[in-house]
Amino acid sequence: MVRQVKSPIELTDAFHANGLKVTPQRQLLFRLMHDNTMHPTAEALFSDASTQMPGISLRTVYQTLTDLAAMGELRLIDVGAGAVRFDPNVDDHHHVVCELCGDVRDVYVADSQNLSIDGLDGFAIDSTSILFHGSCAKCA
Amino acid sequence: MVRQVKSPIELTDAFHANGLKVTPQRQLLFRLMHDNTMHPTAEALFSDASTQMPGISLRTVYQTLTDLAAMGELRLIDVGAGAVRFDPNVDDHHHVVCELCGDVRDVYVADSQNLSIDGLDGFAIDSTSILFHGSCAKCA
DNA sequence: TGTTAATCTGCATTGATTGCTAACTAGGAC
DNA sequence: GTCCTAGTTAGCAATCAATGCAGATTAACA
Repeated sequence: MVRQVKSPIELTDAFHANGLKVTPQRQLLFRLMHDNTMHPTAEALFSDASTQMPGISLRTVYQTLTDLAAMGELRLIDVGAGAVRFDPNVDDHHHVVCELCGDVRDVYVADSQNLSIDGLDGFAIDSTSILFHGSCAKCA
Repeated sequence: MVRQVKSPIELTDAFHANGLKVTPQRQLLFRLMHDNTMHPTAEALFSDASTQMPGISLRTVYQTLTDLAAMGELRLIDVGAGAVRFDPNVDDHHHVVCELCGDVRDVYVADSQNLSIDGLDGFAIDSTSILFHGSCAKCA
């Protein structure tokens, strides 16, 4: 059900197919994303990456994540709490965020494509993001 | 159906009731919010306010909007495009944002309180924000 | 009218992200 | 294997939204 980000090998192919180069920095980030079921911020990934490749630039992390998002290999989520997060799960899903600890979790919403919307006034909808705010089991 | 922010007079009472003072700066902002059916940013309101009260501080605008939001007299909405917006409509409603011009509009979603959610894992939900992305009639 | 806590302005600061550029390198061509 | 070049990287500056701070000011009430 949960579709992870593609494997490092598949991502390598995808980058090549788009005329992009695959550097050691990118390979490292491919691996980190693949292992990850969390919703890390760029800073968090940068911190992880730094332990394995000291000297890697935060700029490079942003760059690579942006490229991956543009290719649809991961999603960018903004829970309105400072930094944007990167979501390796590209399924049709939504998020709950704990107002106390900031933890973010994936949730699946039945029929989220078929909501009855009033007041659209000519707007054409491309996508829907549902964000639930609450408190997690640990913080409750 | 659409419930505007309270009148300047009611807001004045509300501020007093909370032990807050009502200054000319605040009265001006009360009026500007009351007239407003848009979703202005703090900068936009500051700009409006500046024409009527040159020298008013952006800091004061943020302060007052934050106070109003804390009292539940307006809502803070973050469409993930830079600045937070202030919404004088405190009804139970949601938003569409045009990806092209950035325009934000209120929409009403039937049964948004009764979504069927899978994967909550102990999370307790307090509130739900639904954000639709698309293109408005003008930009289509 | 006096007192005082709340507020205002203006500026410094933080935090996330992007812009810029010179040095470097992946990957195809020869 | 060597060259060449477009794409990348690192590092730092800059931007943008928002908040922190402090001294001068003022609303509100006795």
